[in-house]
Amino acid sequence: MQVSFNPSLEIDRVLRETALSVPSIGPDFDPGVRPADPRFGDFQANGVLGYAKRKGINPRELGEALLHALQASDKLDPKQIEMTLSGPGFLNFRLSGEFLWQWLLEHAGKEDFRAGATSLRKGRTIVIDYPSANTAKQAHIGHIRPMVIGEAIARLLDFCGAKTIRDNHIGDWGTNFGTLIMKIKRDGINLEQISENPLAALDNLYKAGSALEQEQPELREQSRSELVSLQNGDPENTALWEQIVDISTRAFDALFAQLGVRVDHTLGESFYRDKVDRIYDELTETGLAEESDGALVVWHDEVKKFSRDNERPYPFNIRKKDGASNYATTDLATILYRVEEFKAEEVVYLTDARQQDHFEQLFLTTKKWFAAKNYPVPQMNHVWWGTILGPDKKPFKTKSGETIKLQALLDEACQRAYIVVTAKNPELEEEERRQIARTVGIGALKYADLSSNRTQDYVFDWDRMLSFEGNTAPYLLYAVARINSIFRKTGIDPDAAIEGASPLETEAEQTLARKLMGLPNALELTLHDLRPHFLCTYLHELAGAYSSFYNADKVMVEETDVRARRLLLCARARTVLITGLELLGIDPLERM
RNA sequence: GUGGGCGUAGCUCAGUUGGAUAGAGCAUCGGAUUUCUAAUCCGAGGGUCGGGGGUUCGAAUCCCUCCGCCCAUGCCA
Repeated sequence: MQVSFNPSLEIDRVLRETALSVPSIGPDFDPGVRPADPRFGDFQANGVLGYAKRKGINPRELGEALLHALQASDKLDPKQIEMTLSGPGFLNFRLSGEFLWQWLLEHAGKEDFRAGATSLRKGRTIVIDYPSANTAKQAHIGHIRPMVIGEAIARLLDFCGAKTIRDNHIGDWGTNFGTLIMKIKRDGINLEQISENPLAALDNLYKAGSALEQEQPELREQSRSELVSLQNGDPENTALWEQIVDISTRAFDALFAQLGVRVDHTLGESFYRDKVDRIYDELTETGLAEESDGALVVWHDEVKKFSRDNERPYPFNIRKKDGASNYATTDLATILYRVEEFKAEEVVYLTDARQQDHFEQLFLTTKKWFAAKNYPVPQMNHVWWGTILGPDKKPFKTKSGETIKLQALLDEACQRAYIVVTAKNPELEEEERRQIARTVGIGALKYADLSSNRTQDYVFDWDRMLSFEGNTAPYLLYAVARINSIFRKTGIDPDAAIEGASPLETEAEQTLARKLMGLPNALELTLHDLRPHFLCTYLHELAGAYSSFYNADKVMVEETDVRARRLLLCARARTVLITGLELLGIDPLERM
């Protein structure tokens, strides 16, 4: 018997083929195969109902015709896949225990899952635009989302066969440098002598500089001229700028290391400063851009909001009236670079919800521009998310109303986790407890960010995310640790082949086995919308199925065949949980 | 005003082209532990899916309308 990584695709394919032989069904038939409620089977095909409705035929009769054709075709072995028609026209498919078992045998290790998933995005070159931090400012709680969601999505795309390029598009050429340089020069500060937290010092200098500009507006002119001379290549200002960027880079690298974020390229706005003239030229030459109020803008008349006769004009402004570029300009230059240099077939942007209009305009403009110039148009995708809220349902702040620094957040997560770990497992060495606490704390923080639908705001709650109950990282990590414990005690390598197992028997075994086979669907859902919470939900259900199994059926029993079978289930659960956690950017633990 | 998101159990959230009796976790209540990590498991109660109307075999999901919350609304990113 042959089983595929995702049996529902196989069923879908067979249904489409078979449908061609049914007179009342045309080639536009979509079987609509999906996982079913366990009461009805493993998979169900709902497409018959919708199709019958559109064609004005009786759905039950259509279902019967399709089912008969299916049974006659011999394409699905009825001993392995039981097919039934029920209700108004649902087609239900239940896999045999033998089929399930075969699936478990053929999908043993992480590489088998990867091999199954790799067809989903095989060889596709995808640039991921993240985490796109700003220079000269300390990271705060808001920056955790691009790092965590971006990393998870990048790992998922990697796993599914894409050739990913993680491009950190930093804001290192903005107007804030004028103010910062003005303030640094005014105070005669030597950046090399700033000690402990240089980025915090820069942050404060900028704030002080801005405040000063408020008091003495004439200083704004000075800041502007510092910026102009920086942009004209003045050696002194360039040296200062390099120091500032360097300080920022170091600070962010430290955060990336703690959060497991990997960056392939850091090509910020400064990198594109000599590439913007081409943007102005090409967009003007193709007739897309025109002057408006002294600025160079692109209108999109087919979209009401961006059309020139909208009651509130909202064009895509690509050059300010003072002649300077802005983020629209650099984003256009950037996408061109990614297509020309990286051969990007797809670009995924990760930002918060507030930038939706910008990306809609960017995508519209890029499509028209590339079409006019005959450049390959990449698929463009804006992955956006909501706000992290505090208990008061307002953006999460400290008690005194200040923005929470990202480093402080990470430290608190580890501290809180350490207290919990120490309470639960005091006999471990302190160093190991510290290490476990780091994994649990950071993992809990990440999981909280990933487990709810990203397009919604979510309420931040320390106690909930660090709880060992519910849909949390500790619950998943604990499930893995318990499995590890079994293998440690028996001295068996969880990755080694397990021989002599007898087929599945108990209800808990079968439920767990079915849940294990749900991985392909979870991956596809996650990939389709680039929403990691689908994977989280699946992993939580899997860990739950494992825990139920663990409580119901003892693994280390005398009968060697039963023991082997249950060990195999443990090994598979472990592999899937570990694989899933790693895709989310969470490090599994040997014990906790 | 326009556009986007949202409103589902006391709380936090799921809910895959419209599908079968709307789910989970927490909290509450009742059980299970000479245990392979009980940091767990099993069970119970809890809902006019914001209100109203419509489309149809079928609506949390689609359409209309109203109410409420968050966000965006040309030269910051």
